Amino acid sequence: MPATIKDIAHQAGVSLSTVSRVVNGKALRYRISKETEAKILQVAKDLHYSPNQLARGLRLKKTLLIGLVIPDISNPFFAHITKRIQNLAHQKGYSLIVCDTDENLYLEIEHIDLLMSKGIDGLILMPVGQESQHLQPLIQRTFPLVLLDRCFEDIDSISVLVDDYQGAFDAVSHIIEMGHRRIAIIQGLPGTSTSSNRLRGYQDALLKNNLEIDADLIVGSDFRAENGYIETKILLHAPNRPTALFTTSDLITLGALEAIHEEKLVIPQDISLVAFDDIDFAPYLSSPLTTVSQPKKIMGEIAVKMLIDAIITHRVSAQKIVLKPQLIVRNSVRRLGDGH
Amino acid sequence: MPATIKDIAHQAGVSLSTVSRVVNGKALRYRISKETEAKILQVAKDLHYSPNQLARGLRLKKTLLIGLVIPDISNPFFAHITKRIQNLAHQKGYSLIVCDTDENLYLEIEHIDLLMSKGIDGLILMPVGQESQHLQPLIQRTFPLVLLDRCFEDIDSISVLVDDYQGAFDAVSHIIEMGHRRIAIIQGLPGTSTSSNRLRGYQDALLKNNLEIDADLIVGSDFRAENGYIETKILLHAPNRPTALFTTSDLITLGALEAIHEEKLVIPQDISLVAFDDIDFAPYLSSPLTTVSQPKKIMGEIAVKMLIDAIITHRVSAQKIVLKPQLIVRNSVRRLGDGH
DNA sequence: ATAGATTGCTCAATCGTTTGTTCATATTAT
DNA sequence: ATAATATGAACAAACGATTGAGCAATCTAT
Repeated sequence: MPATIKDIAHQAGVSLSTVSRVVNGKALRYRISKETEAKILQVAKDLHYSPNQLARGLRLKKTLLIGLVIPDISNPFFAHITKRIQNLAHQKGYSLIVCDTDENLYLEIEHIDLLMSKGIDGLILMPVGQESQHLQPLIQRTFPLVLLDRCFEDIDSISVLVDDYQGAFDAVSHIIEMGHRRIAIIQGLPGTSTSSNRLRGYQDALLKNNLEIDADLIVGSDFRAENGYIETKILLHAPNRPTALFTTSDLITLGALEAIHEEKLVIPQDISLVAFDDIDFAPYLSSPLTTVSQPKKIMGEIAVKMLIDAIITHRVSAQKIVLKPQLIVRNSVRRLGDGH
Repeated sequence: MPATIKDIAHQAGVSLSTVSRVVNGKALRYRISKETEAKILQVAKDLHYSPNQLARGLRLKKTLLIGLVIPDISNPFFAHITKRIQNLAHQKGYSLIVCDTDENLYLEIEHIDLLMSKGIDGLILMPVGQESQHLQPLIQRTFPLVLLDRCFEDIDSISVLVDDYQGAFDAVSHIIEMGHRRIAIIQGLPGTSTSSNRLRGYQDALLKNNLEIDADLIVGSDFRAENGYIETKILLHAPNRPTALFTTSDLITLGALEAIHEEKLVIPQDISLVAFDDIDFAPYLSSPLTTVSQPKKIMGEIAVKMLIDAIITHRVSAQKIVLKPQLIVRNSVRRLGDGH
């Protein structure tokens, strides 16, 4: 078992408080003599002393722990964000408790409660997004909270977001410019800010180009690969098959690719595809994917900075920071003749 | 601020100990009357009581926290393992502190120290792998530790591994069967168990087929994408260019793909490729990748189970659990005529 | 020489829980 | 009626660290 401050005090023949002050670098402020300080430091080193963070956290009411609640860490988009967050957090002295909700609201609530009882100093939350009731208590306590990627209308917190509307608008506009008229969108979880903004972007791009919105081409119910697979399967067998697909997450894209592959169709010859979330392998797919790329690292970085600032100042000033996505045109959209 | 046991005691008009016993479900054992119990439970609910885990951990000397130290969480292989680990850990009541070492030994050491001072109950470590000195103290204390994916000769701990030798042997044997003679391997970090076992598998497959080992075809120095890119670039420009590449991690594969793509070469016509770590997108690459697939979920699952068992029994019986990888043949290796 | 300031450190309370021990009161037995 | 037992709950120490207040001993000033 690790050495405690008591062990050091004993061995150095001083009191607990003196040891505490020395190991916390407050020797000067509390007028501890150089000799005593040196001795204590030596003993501490000999005993491999490392402060018990539980005791410290209990006393100081801060743990240098921050919670990260994330819908799916095996999703490369989230994995990259997580990496940057953990990186920067560690640099700033904080450790990360990571919780994966699997896009499940109840798990999200459970995880948040658990994190709070562990005494986290702050929370970065990428919410499932359908419900925000459970966040009210945090907001009221002005607990340091940063919402990332998805936000809520009715929650006044720090939010770091991507302009999903613009991303979708650009993507669909590009598809239209390439001559497509029947464009399907495979949505993620309806009701979440990301989904509804992407849907609005899709719709507005159609309207602006005088194309009508066909409800049959608006499908999808969640962000999982299965959703992408199922909806693509159905779309590809529809009587009036769309010529292009807009998949709104990388997992949906994965499922869509599987379905397209199974149907022995080739991108972009047989079906065009534009995806959201730029995955590392996008350039090397059988047809390099045209995608909307999100600034993952920046998102993580800003989230951590905002959070730690809120923790330190203990002022939470609600604000939405919106980052711009970027359309990366590769080769997954076929150019159709105007007559088509 | 959250309600404490004291608040409940006050409001219910009982002592702290009684509240503690009730909320811990020990009412019966300590003969607390039904009425008192009911009252306390009610007050606890009203106040949204949740035990302070710091205080609890301090007193009980356990935190229900486990550490996960991982080389690169944005690597899909590790991300999938992490997901399974966090999942199962949570099911069993443990939370995960995740630390990313970026394949850096010094960061690894730093993270482990930090985790220990946070009072984690156990540690799952996917080590950088070159050094094991820093683990000796843990082993000596019989601290619950599980080594995952990479192990050490000189460390007697619980290890959950994949038979890297067999995986590499199968992969290279397959390439040879397809008629290739000049096969390059791009290694990860030399000296790590995964790298050296994969290299041995590669060499033995060659030897068994009476092919000589060409030192020029054994390249690579770490698991990053840049390594894959650089080594592939060089190999493709070598005077006697190999006809096939064996990339030993998914990030290396990513880099190799980038280089091949840049050189405007096509897989498998111009160059053949077999990869380690089966990534989700492997089937949808311009040529579906033949890869050695590792049982990621199983690895995570076993690691957690072994760890929690060690934590609970507080017995650490060193053992190596080795899982079988599987060669998945797709279409990234060209069949060469025997004359070639 | 004595009051006052300075130096160098210790005391003791506190953070929120847990748990062995103790102590009234109520119940039963004799 | 009194001793013995059972019942229901409170007391207090402990986990390891932090920190305001306190207290000798030494030094400075008059």
